[in-house]
Amino acid sequence: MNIYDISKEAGVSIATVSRVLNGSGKVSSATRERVLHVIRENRYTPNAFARGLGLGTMRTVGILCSDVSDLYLSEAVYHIERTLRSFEYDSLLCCTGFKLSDKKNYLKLLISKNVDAVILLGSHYVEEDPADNEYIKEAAEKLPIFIMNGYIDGRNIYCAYCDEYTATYRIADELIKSGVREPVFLYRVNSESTRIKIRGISDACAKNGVKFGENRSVVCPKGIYQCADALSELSESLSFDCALCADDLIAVSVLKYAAANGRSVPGDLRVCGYNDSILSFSTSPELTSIDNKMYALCRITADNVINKLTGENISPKTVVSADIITRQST
Amino acid sequence: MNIYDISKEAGVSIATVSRVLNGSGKVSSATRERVLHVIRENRYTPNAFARGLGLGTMRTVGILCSDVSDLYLSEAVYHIERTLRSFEYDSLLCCTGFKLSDKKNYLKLLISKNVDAVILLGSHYVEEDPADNEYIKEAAEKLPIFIMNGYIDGRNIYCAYCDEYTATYRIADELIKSGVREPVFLYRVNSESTRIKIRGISDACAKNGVKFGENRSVVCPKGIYQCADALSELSESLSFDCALCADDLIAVSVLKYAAANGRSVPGDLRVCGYNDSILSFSTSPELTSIDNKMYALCRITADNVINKLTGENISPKTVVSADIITRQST
DNA sequence: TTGTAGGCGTTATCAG
DNA sequence: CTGATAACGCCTACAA
Repeated sequence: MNIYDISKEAGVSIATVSRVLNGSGKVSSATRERVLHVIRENRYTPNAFARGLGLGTMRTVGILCSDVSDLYLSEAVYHIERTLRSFEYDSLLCCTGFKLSDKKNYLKLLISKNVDAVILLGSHYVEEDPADNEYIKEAAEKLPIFIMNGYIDGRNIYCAYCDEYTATYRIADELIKSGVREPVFLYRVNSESTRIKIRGISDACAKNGVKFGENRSVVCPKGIYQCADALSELSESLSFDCALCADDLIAVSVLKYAAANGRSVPGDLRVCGYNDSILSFSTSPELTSIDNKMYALCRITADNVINKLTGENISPKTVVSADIITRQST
Repeated sequence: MNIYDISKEAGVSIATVSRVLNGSGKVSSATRERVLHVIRENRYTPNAFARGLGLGTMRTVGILCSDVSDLYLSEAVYHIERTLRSFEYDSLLCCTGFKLSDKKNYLKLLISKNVDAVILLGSHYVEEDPADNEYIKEAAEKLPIFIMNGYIDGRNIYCAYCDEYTATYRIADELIKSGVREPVFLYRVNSESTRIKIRGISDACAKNGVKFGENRSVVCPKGIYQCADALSELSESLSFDCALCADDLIAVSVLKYAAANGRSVPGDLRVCGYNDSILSFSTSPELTSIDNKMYALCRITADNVINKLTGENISPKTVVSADIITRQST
C-alpha cells in the first residue's frame, strides 16, 4: 500500500495525497476528506525511508552510551529521549561498552544511518590521549556532536558538563578539615570524569598537606560483593579512614566492607558516593553524595540539539556546578 | 558524495560499486581494489535511506518501554539492545509513559518508521480490558510483536514471561506459615504484572485462612520518602506485619518507614522486594526479593526477534519460573 | 485547487 | 565480470 494506491482509490493524484499527508499547500476540504477516508480505510502509513530519502532527514538523533544498565546513564537516556521526542525526534540508542574501537565503530554506524545529530552520554567518550578523540572531531564535520558531561574542544561539538573538579576538591577539603588523614578514591573505569575527580581530591590533599599517592586511587571490580572483598584485601596493605567513590554503587560496597570488617561509618570510616542516585538514600547510613545535576545537563543537551537542528545559535560549552549532598556517611 | 560520484571517479558503473559495497556478485580484485580506494579516499558511506528504500528494511527493531529510568527496564533495554546489535540490528527506543493513548501513538510511530519488529518491554503493555489490547493485535498484522514479561494471545505476537503468580503465591504462603497474619501488597502502577501478583498473594491468603481484602493492595507514591510517609499514614488506619512489594524500590521505602517508626525488620515487620535488583542488597537489612529472570527473558526475546526475522519458526509463548531469593528482611 | 514529472541514492535484474 | 536501467515511495517545483 503506497501513495499511488491511495491516490488511485481516492481518484486524485499522488501530489494531492502528499499534500493531505503533510498539511502543505491548498486542498479543498472535500478532496481532503475523501483522501483521509481512503487513508484510514486502508490504515496507510507513509514509508519513512522514501520520505527520508527526499528530505535528507528522518528526525532521528543517535545516542551513544557506554552502558544503559548504569543507573546514571539510564536516567540520562530517559530524560534526553523524552525531551527529544517532545520535539518529534526519535532516538537511536547504541550501547558501546568501553572499548575505543567499539566506540569508533558505533559512531560510524550512526552516521551511516543518517542521524541528524549524535549525543555522547557521559565522560567515557573523552579519551585521555587527545589523539584518540580525533574520530569525534572527524565525525563533527558531518553532523553536530553533543557531549553530556564531558568536554572536547572542536567545531560543531557542543558540550554541557558539570564542574566535578570543584565538587571533589571541596568535599575532600571538607573531610580533611574534619579529621580525615588517609583518603582513598575508588573508581571503576578510567574515564575523563574519573581523572578530573582524582585531580580535585589530589589538589585538596596537597593544599592541606595530606599525602595522596597514586596507590590511593584504586580500581574496583564490578559486583557489590566482589568490590567489598577487594576492599577487605586492600585494607591489609593500605590503611584508609575515608573512601571517596566515583559512584554510589561503589559507596554501597564500601558500606558492605565496613559492616563485614567491623568498621563504623562515619565514625571510623567516612564514605562519600557520587551522582546522588536512589542508592544514596537506600542505604543505612545514608550516603553523602555529589549531585552532578544530571537532569540539568540532559535538559541543556537536548535543548541544544533541538536548537542546533532548527538553525539557531548555541553555545559550544555550558558548565554547571555540582552540589554536595551531606548525609549520614560522613 | 554518492554512488555515482564514486563510480565516476573509479571509472566503473554504479552496479559495480554497489557490488563492492555489499560483497555481492563477482568483481575482479583489481576493480574491487580500485573502487575501495576511491571509497576510502572520499570517506564515502552509503545512504541508509536509499538502501532501506530498496531493501524494505533498515535492520531496526523498535523498543517500547514505559520508563527507562526504572532499574528493571533499563537493564532490560541494555541486554536486548546489545543482543540485537550483535546481530547487526539497531534499536529505536521509545519511552511511552503509562497512558494508553501515548502507547498507541508510539506504536504507530514505530510502525511508520518501518522497523522490522517491535518489542514491548514489561507487562505495562498488557491492559486489564482486553479491548484495550486490540491496537497491539492490529499492529501485529503488519509486523511481529514481542512482549517481554507479558502475555497477549494473538497471531504474530510472541511472548516470553515469568510465572509471577507462582512466585508471589509461594512467598506469601511461606510468610504466612512463618507467622504473618496481616500482609499488605504495595505497588505503584496497576500493570498486568501487578494484577498477577495480587492474585498470587490473594490466593495464598485464602488457602491459609488469612484475610486479604482490597484495602490491603495499596498504591504508593513515587519518591522513596513520599512513599515512606504514605506508609506511616496508612499504618494509622491499617495494621500490617508484612509488606510484599511490587519492586525493590518500594521495599526500600518500607525499610525507611520501619526505621522512622521504630519497627524492627524482620522481627516486627517482614519486607519482601521484587526484581532482585542491586537495591535488594544495598540496604540493611538486605531485602528478600524475587528474581523474575529478566536476563533470561531478554535473551529469549531478543533471540526470538532474530529467529523470526530470519524466517525461522518460533514459539509464541515461553514461560520461565521465578526464584525467591531469601535475605535478611523476612 | 490539482496534476505531471523529475529527483533522492540504493539494490537488483537483465543483457552483454 | 561489468554495465544499463528499472524499481523503491515520497516530496516538490512547475504547469495547468
